[in-house]
Amino acid sequence: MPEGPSMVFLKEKLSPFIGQKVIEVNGDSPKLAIKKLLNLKITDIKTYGKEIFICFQEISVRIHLMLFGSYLINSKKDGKLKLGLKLKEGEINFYACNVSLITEPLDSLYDWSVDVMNDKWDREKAKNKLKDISDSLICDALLDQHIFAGVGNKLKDELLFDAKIHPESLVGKVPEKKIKAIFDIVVDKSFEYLKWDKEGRPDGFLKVHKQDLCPVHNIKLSSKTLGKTKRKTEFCEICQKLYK
DNA sequence: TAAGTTGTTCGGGG
DNA sequence: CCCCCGAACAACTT
Repeated sequence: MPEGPSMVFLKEKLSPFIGQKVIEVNGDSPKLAIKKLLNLKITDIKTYGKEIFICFQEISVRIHLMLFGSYLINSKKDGKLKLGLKLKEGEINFYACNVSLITEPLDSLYDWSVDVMNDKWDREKAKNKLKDISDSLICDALLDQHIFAGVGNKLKDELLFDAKIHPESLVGKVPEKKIKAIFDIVVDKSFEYLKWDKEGRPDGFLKVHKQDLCPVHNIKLSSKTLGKTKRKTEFCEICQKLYK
């Protein structure tokens, strides 16, 4: 579930609960005092990259699904329930994820313009941050949540393939024109991912990630663990140009 | 079956 | 104080 588009999808699914009051709280997060959510009314649902927030008047619940987290709406399953909210009309259950409570205003903690799926996504800001890490590999840069909040390993592979950039390219050596192309593709890919997710085939948009053959050349794709992030990366040696 | 994975946080060492 | 690294955690698939 965990890349940004999946969280935007979840936000859409949770939006009908806005305005409803919590009538029961469950979950294995005693230290978090989640019980204090009882009787509070959901005021908003927000996302920031791979994080989702269920907002109340003076408190927000931050949920990050990490690698293995999951959720069920209006149903439940066996497993580590971290947070379960029963509302007037339905219930929301989160499993195996990070749950925390935030009492500060979210606007003071989060810069929404870093989220690639947010209307306020700021390319200039991203461009300047890339200048600070010109020695990094582009595959690492794309996974940097302080620059491209929401991009995960699947999007990373797909973005680089579409942009025709080799994952081991150095940020500072990638032509500015190509960087601009990445910015367009980041947004397009994210929303394409969202579209496929809504159709029930979240992996439908994948061309190279976890694939065998290059869709253009029909040759074997390369698969390497790269960069300081040490994430598996699939790419085509022919399609994707190395800038270094 | 054991290995791999859509991700992040923590502590220690340099 | 920063960066880097490895460990830890989690649930499901192949």
